[in-house]
Amino acid sequence: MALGRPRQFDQDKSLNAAMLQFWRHGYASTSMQDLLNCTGLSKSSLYQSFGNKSTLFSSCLVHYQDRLIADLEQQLSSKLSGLQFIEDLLDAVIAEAGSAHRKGCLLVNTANELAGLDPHVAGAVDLGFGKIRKIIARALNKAQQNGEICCEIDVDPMADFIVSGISGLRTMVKSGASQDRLKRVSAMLLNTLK
Amino acid sequence: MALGRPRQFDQDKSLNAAMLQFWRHGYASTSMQDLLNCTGLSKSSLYQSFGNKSTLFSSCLVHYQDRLIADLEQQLSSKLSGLQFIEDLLDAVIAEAGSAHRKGCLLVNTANELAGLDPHVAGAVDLGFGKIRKIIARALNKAQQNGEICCEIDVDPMADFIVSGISGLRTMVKSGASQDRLKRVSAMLLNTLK
DNA sequence: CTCATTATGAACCAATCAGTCCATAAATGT
DNA sequence: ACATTTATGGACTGATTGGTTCATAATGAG
Repeated sequence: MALGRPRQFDQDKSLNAAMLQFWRHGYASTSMQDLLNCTGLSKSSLYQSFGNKSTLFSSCLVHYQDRLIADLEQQLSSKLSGLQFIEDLLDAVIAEAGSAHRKGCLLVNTANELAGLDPHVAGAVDLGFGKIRKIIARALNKAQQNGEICCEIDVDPMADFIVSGISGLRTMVKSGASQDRLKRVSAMLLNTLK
Repeated sequence: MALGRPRQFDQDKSLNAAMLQFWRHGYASTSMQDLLNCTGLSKSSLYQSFGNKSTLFSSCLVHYQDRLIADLEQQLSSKLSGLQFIEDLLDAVIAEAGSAHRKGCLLVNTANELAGLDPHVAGAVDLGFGKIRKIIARALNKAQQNGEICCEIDVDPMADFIVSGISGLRTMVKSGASQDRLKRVSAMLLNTLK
């Protein structure tokens, strides 16, 4: 097989670059020209490989999810403490505060920008959130087994609560909240686990 | 004074219409044409009365805040129970789930779409959130005086926590979460007040 | 070598973008 | 009635929008 001239660019790198652009600027305010610039591709190569703007965006969203989930799973399995995993998650969100370009989380950004209007996007976002919830539920289970958190907590609803809490923290970060305020809220979030 | 031809449209109604448009579709994906259509104004009238797109958006953001704050203050003062005020707040967020066009909250939307990139917008959003926090703090105080919630709660951080929690709920709503899940998260949020 | 297939770049498209300008209409204070 | 001031609609701008088309280049299979 493998007929014809082979692709002269790294498809994965291009997807990464496009993802980063959408991540920073959102869907509506990144133009195709922006995507051409950041990927370095020519117009026809981009359209041929990734389809139109909205198709490319969907691919980026999936790509983002896959990377994120893989990273979270690796982190969770590398840590003995389920509670520590969650604490680190919150700390990572807070660490972004103060930086000039706070890009946040592509899933949260997309939920707020597009999911209210486009059911297809809403579905993709909800799928991603669902996977994250599952991982957090696993972390909560681990924490319960270790006796790090209250054993009476209902894990699945609590995972939902944590994801929602992180989303809230993220919009605080975007609006420029100080690290002190973020830490206080984060601590209160963790306190519900005791 | 009052020279020249008087304005032939209700400036407040136009601002309201523009605000609604930004509220529904965000900043980047509403065009000047959209704003002309929804206000019914001519181009020159719109530019003369409200300046350019970003100026108009800022005005809409302030207008939104003013309306929201006024409404919240009226609600708070009309209710005997501070806890009930907060419960109603959460219920109102949940009530939007399931509707086709979930426009959410303009402040939360703007925080996520623009505040990470534009410091001026971030400031305006943070100002709005600050006012909301103050009102919620007042509600918490009232609830403490009534013995409705734990008297040992530190009010200001808790107000921050509630606002953050509402933002989290809002992105859940946008991503299409079911009312059941939302109610569970809301209940857990309220449970931190006990 | 040749043919089939794919990648690529450049030209091109109509539509829309935000924004300006100006001639005209309308109202008020004098 | 008149002059001044403002409101308004429409024409117009150059730039950018997302997207297509096509001729050409490059490659692997036979």
